Amino acid sequence: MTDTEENQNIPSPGTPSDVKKTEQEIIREAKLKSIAESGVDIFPHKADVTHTVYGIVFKYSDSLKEDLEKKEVKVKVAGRLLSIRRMGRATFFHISDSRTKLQAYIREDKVGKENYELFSLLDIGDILAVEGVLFKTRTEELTVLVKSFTFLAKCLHPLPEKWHGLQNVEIRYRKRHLDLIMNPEQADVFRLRSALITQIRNFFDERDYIEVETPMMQTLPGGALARPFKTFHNALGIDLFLRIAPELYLKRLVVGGLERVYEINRNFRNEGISSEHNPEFTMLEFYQAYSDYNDMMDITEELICDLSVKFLGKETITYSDFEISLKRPWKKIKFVDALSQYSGFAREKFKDRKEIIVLASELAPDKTPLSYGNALDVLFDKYVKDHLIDPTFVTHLPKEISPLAKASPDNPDESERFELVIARMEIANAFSELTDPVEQKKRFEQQAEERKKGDEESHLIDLDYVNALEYGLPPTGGEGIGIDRLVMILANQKSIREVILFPLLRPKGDFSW
RNA sequence: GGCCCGUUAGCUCAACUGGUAGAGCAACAGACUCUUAAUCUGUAGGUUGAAGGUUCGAGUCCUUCACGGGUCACCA
Repeated sequence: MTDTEENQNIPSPGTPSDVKKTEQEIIREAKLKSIAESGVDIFPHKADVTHTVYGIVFKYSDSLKEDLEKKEVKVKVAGRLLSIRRMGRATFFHISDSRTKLQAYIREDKVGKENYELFSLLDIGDILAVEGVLFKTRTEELTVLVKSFTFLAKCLHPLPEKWHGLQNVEIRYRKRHLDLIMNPEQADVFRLRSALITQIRNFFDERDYIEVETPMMQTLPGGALARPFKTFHNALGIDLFLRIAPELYLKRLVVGGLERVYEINRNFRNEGISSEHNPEFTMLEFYQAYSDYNDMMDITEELICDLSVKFLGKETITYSDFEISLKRPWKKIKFVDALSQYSGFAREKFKDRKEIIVLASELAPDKTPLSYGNALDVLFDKYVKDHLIDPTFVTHLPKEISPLAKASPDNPDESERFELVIARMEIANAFSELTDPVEQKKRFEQQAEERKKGDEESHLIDLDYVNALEYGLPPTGGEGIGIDRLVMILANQKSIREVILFPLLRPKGDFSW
């Protein structure tokens, strides 16, 4: 593909001016023009504020009315105008920082007729700074008595209605800025997400891990069983793949002597979109030399309990209709035992490869031909997953679907691997890393066989990785935790789109919605 | 991708078995100096997601399409 061809593929977006303006939008533009004509800079370069809205409310909302009057607290604070109550020559309004709102009171006799008229050109949604002193109204609401105000930005579109706000989920995702303006509780979800990620970094930093960044664009997508996105590098003339996992690079680092590494970054998988899946999602992966999958279970319990206690203040969380206890130790159950327990079939049945494949093929006819490992996976999802609400480590997954994990010493068909399930969702996946290069090569070759049979998600043979293993990977425990899903659990959000700021949606051709 | 549901004013929602598309908020004009879903009076605002079809007549019924939600399948 040439450079020109590549560029032709870039869609040209429409421009806002292509869209017919509504009456309200025309009126707002006219008001902005009037403001400009009165000599006000309509795109000022900065606002010297002394406080944030949140800061004022946090510090002064408990102050006594009399104390505030005595102290004469002067503030200059900026925010978005979210409600106005005009009463002739005086007006009450609230400004907001998407977290907190603060009332202000402007009177013609305090700011002068000219300024009061200028204020009347402001609409709900505009951004301004107010300067004045704090007081409390008759109803004890903390309020800024405005001495002067500064216009900072015009909102050229009407905001959604004040009682119900913005409900339309499609617009909420497509115009996240509007969602954040209108729904402070949604903004809180993203604040929590940020705080959780910061604490995760602290957690690993305290344990002598170092944070690293490995390639997002890989020549050979590996480290997971999934379909990749493909792209092209012009200068090198090669295909590149957006990574489906950082795993193989992180283990190369452990070979190199970085004994404890973690990475928090995006993975990309070219698969379905659902309330639990976004094509790009954030993954925490960490590797600890001289450890195994049992150590990973300990760390996982510790990490998630730490987050829950620090940010929710408890070890019991509410998710959807469930009360979920995070009290340690968490449940552990072997994959085959779980299958047997919830399906009612005897354990022995799951060793019969042919029968299992037939059974799973009936349940998932689209997927056939199934391998034995994939068939077990199908049965697990069918019979077991819906029962796992409290945190459960499902251990000893079939070796066949675990090409990067050590085999279990007491059963060569099983691996030293676990998946953590909470509220029916797979949250984490970990194993004792396979360190034997000869065995690893063999596993890759088996995966290649699966691929020949039509399993597009099989692992590709990565000889460069095998070569790295040949330099010696110490015994290592490794784990991936889906950050988006963890945030869903801790923030009690039912869709992954509620915890990803800009989830992928099919583009719409115009702005008129 | 399959199935089910949704799309009506800027927003949130109505409109019975097909019969003149409505309300609240927002907007506009006016009154109002402690309001907070401010209040009071008045005004304007619509190609009912798109295109076809059935019908004397379609927001409503049928077909196709677009976008979204739920669910199943794949996946973390």
